[in-house]
Formats: sequence, structure tokens, C-alpha cells
Amino acid sequence: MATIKDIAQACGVSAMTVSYVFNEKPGAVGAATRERVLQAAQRLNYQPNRMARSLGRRKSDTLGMVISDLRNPFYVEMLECAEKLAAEAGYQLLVETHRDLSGRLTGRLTGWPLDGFLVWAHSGQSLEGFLGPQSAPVVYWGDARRDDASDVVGLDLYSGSRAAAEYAVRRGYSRWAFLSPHYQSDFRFERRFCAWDDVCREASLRMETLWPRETERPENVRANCREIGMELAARPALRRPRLVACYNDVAAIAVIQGLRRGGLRVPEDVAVIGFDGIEEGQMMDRPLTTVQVPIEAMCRGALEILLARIEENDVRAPQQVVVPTRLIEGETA
Amino acid sequence: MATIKDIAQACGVSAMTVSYVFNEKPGAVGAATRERVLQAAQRLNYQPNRMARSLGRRKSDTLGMVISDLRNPFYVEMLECAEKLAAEAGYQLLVETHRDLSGRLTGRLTGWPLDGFLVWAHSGQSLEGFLGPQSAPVVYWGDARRDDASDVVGLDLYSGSRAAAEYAVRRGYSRWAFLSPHYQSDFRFERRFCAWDDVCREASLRMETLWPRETERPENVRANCREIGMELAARPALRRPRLVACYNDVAAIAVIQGLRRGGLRVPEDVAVIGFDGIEEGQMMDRPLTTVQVPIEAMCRGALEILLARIEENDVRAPQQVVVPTRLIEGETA
DNA sequence: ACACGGGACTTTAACGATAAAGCAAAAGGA
DNA sequence: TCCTTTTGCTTTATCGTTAAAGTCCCGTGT
Repeated sequence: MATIKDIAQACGVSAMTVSYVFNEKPGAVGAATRERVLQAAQRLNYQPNRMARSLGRRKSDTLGMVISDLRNPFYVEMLECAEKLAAEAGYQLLVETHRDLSGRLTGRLTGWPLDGFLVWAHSGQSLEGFLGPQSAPVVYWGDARRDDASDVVGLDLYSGSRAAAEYAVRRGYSRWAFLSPHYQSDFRFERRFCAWDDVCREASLRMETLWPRETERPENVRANCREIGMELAARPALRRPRLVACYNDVAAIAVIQGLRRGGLRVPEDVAVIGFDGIEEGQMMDRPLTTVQVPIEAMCRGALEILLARIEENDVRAPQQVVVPTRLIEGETA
Repeated sequence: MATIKDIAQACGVSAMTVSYVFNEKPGAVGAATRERVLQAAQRLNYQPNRMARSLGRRKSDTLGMVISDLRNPFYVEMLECAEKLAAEAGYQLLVETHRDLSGRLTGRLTGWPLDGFLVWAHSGQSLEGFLGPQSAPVVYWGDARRDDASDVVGLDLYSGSRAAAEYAVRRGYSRWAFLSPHYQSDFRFERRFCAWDDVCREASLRMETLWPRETERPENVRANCREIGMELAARPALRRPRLVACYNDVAAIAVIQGLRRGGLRVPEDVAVIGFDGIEEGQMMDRPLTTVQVPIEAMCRGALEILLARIEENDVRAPQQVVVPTRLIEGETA
């Protein structure tokens, strides 16, 4: 690969002149020289080396993004949105997934001199300790309930879930079940669960909790939740929940497939409500009834805070933004 | 962030000593010093800066991967597999998606001094011109038919598709339709299409070609294909294909959802066959009948060639590996 | 005629690491 | 005992780039 020195030599100028050309310093280079440099760069197929550039400038124009799992289209949608917005601001994303759901990272991001971090914190998990002591600013996505010392773009898990639960009451469903993520040991504090639980009590209904089979591997989530659907279908009708609220859309879709596999109709026999609002859910024969997470607002909010910290040396107190969630009345409940 | 010099100073040794400790040069550093360095590193939370390291070593231990679109779970599965195998060999992946399907890259990967590239070439697209003149080795994934001067792990699109088509004949389906990707202008040379077309002629059947509505945005693929399913459902039964073969699973799933939306049953009214073998397809109430792409074999094959070129300075003639595809007899056809 | 201020570069010293060569002291061999 | 290794470090130069400071020349104003 050609370096800045090759171009400099080819043009009979110094390396700095070439650097100035590529960094568009106004008025630092004459028009003729500029043209010569650009032509030589073209000819020798020169691309500035980003790593060397980052070293020299002490800035990588690259952000780290930590999400849990690309098998869940929700995170893919988050990634694409964040990537687009970051690109508009001149940043690239380096992505790390903590697939084992333990919160521990695989270390893919360590050692890169990144300018900042966007981190999805699982509810119930500590926001700290994800990246170790980190000098670069970090903005977390997570449950809005937290009141700690970090920048957080929080998701109002409760209100959307509550709207969904109230919708379920209006629809007259009795016998609810809540499908909880298997790794959520303290699910009782999980805001999605709380919303359903509260409404359930208020309406004097019963609610059972379901867990998918234990798994550490995200690629088993669909299979395990589908199995739950099949097990529900195998129950006698009276011991079967009339409605299943699921912790996310992937689980909800899998439960629906399992219920159908077991010969039941959704929502006629069992209603299902999801959470996230992923595209796949809306593309089903009957669009999924779910709670939509405003992905763009989350990404915009997080990047706004992060970029202010990075570029404007913002040292204000930790920001706590909350974005709402809202019910999508689909056809599965 | 602490640098190697901070550690050196804290321990009263030179920077090189610290470097030796972290690079595990055998016998270069005494046990006592080694311990002191490690402790200081721990205390100051030192992480070697990967970019500086890459500059110095002229090796980044990072590979570029070019795929078309993370909205298609097939590519996510490819990515996860390639990432796992690369990690085992000590490499990281930098991913770029060329979402607009034009083959042009967004430039996310340019300028990074990567050690090699893994590139998905769309059938019908030239294998060159993806990355510009590139000094690092490139291995392509693509249609096996090509006979050019690059390293290619080719997919035998034909044989699996042919097996599927022959299965369709055995099942007695008449009136076929082939759903082609909208961007495939030269679909007649596409091997998936060829297989279906050949078998169709051999069996003296008729086959119509379907295209989803033009779109540049991958997030519309599901919606557009679902619409095709609905349009088919709206046709009078006799003018409706009895079987729809789709260019991939995402399209097949969307077509099924559209058909069902339109009140038809799959496979009783219309049978559907996909291509790729993604998890989502197998998790449906009725598992998708499809052609499986052996993702692990493709990743393993590509990485094997690529790592040989990188690490062993392999200069053999371009390799052309072919991996097979095979029919999964699901329940949608 | 002469200082003065740009304009258009060049020089120097980093950035954080590594490769390669250098060097002093301890250990080993004759 | 003296010379040669080996051990355990340090020094120097370099990777490709940039920030900051330096240089030279030319046109201007007085």
C-alpha cells in the first residue's frame, strides 16, 4: 500500500503537504500542488492509513457499540440506525456482542483507542463493569428506572407494557402468562413484568410465569420458546393461559409458531403480545401485537449525548433521558 | 489511558521490557520483573493500544468482511460463524455491508490496514472492483460457476436447487413460479433459477417468474415479498402457481405470510420452497422446505485459504473450492 | 529602500507500539 | 584465570500520520 511518503516523493513535496491536502486545511496548499498531489494519490491508489492517523491525532473517529446478540433482529435494527447516525457525524462503529448474556464481554473491543461507547445494559445488570475503567465516555441504553451516575438513554419499559396489559384487560382475556427471559433471575423487578403484574392485580386476574429452557446460546432462543408454545398447546384448554405476554418479539413469534404447531389459532385460542416492534413481527400473516421501542429516538438521544461529551468536552452532570414505548395493536391479541 | 511508557516508568524499566512481557517473548524478561510489570499494568489498567501495535508490527490481526445485509439472518449466521472461526485463529472481523445491492461499498472498510478480506459476491456481479486494488489477500464467497483468477469458496447453487425442483416434480406440483431478487437483471444466468428452469423443461411444466417491487432498501424486502404472496392469493385458483420457489428464505417466509394473509394454506393451496436454510425458517409452525447452505463449511474453507495466504505467504495459484447445498424437506412443499 | 505580513511550503517531534541491535553482568567451559 | 555464552535488559530506529513551529519568498505600504 502506498503511504503518504510515496505520494510526497512522487510529487516532490514534503509529507506534510500531502497531509494538508487530505485534511483540507484551507489555504495551506496552492491549487497547483494540490492538484498534483491528488493526481498522484489517485494514480498510486493512496488511502490514508486510519490507524496511523488515529495515533497521530489521538482520535479514532470510531465508537464502540455493545449489544447483546445479532440473532435478535431488534439489535440489528438498533445497529443499523446507530451506524447511520454515527456515519452522519463522521464516526464509525465497532461492534461487540456479549452473547453469553452474563454481561461479560468477549474483549473484542478492548485495546482499541475508541472515542466513545454505546452500551446496551440488560435490565437487572449493573451498568458498570462492562468495559472496565474507561477513559472514553460511555452512554448506556437500558431501563429508565436507574438513577446512577452514568449517561443513560432509558427506555420506559413500564408505560408501554402497561398499555398492552390494559389493552388485554379491555379485550377480556383472563388467565395470563408472562414469558420471562431465562437469564432474568430477578424478573420480579423487571419493568416489563411489573407492568403486567400490576395490571393483573388491579384487574384481579391470575398470571403465571413461564421460562424458556435454560440456555446460554442465543441461537436456541427461538427453538426454546417455540417449544413453550407447543407445551401450552398440549395443555387442556382450561389449564392453558388465554394470553401470553412475552419479553420480546422474537420470543413472541416463536411462541406463536409453537402454538400453531400444536394446532391452536392465534389469537382465537391463545393471544400473544410481544415487545420491541421488530419488522419481522409486523410482516407475519397476522401482524404481531406488541410494544414498540422507538429505535431512532434511542439512537439519536444516545449519540447526541455521546458526541457532546466527545466533541464539546461536555462535563455536565450525567444525563438521564427517557424515551417512551407505545402499544402497536396488531392482530395476535 | 495508560501507555507502555507509564508502566515502564512505574516499574523503573524500559518500554521494551514491558512490551516483551505483553508479547510473551520466552526468556526475555526475568520472572521478578515480569511480575512487577504485570502488577503495574493491572494497577494502572493498562491495555496495549491495538492501533499502535498494528502500526509497529505492520499487521493488524483484523480481517475485513463484506456482506450484503444484516437484515437477512443468513448473513448474520455467516458473520457469527466467521467471527468465531477467525477468533480461534487470533483475528478480529471488521464488517461492511453493501446495502444498496449495487455492489458499491460504503467505504467503511477503506483505509484500515487489514490483513485480509472475506467478500460475498452477489451472483451476476463482478468479483473485482469491490475493494479497489488491494494489496491484502481477498477470498470471495459466491457462485461456484466462476472460473476467474481469485480465491473463491463457491457455493454449488445448482445441485441443491435442482434437488428441490426434482422434489417438487415428485410431489406432483404443476404450475411453478420462481421468485427472483429484484436486482437480478440477468436472472436467466442465475444458477438457482437455471436449476428450476432446467427441471421445469425436462418435466414439461410451466414456470412463471415473479419479481418483488423494485427497492433499494433491504428493509423492504419482507414487505414486498409478502405483498407478492397476497397478490398470488388474490388470483383465481387456476391462474395461481401451485408452487413458488424463492431465491432465499427471507423472501420465502414473507411470501408464505402473504399467502396466509390472503387466506390460503401452505402447502395445501400453494407450496413454497426457499433457499439458505436459516434458523427462522426452521422455527416456523411448519418448517420451511428449503435448500441448506453449509455455512460452517463456507467459513472454514474461506478462512483456511485466507489465513494460508496471510500467514504462510502462500503464493499458490488461486484456489477454487466448491461446497455443496442440500435439500431440507420441510413442510411447506 | 526596507521592514512587514502573509502564502506556501518544510522541519521536527511526537503518537504508542515493535524489531533489531547493543550491552553489561552473570554463568559456564577449558 | 580468561574467554565465551547466555541472560536480562536498554537503545535506536521505525511504522504512517499529524500538530506545531520554522523557513523562505514575494508583494505591499511607506
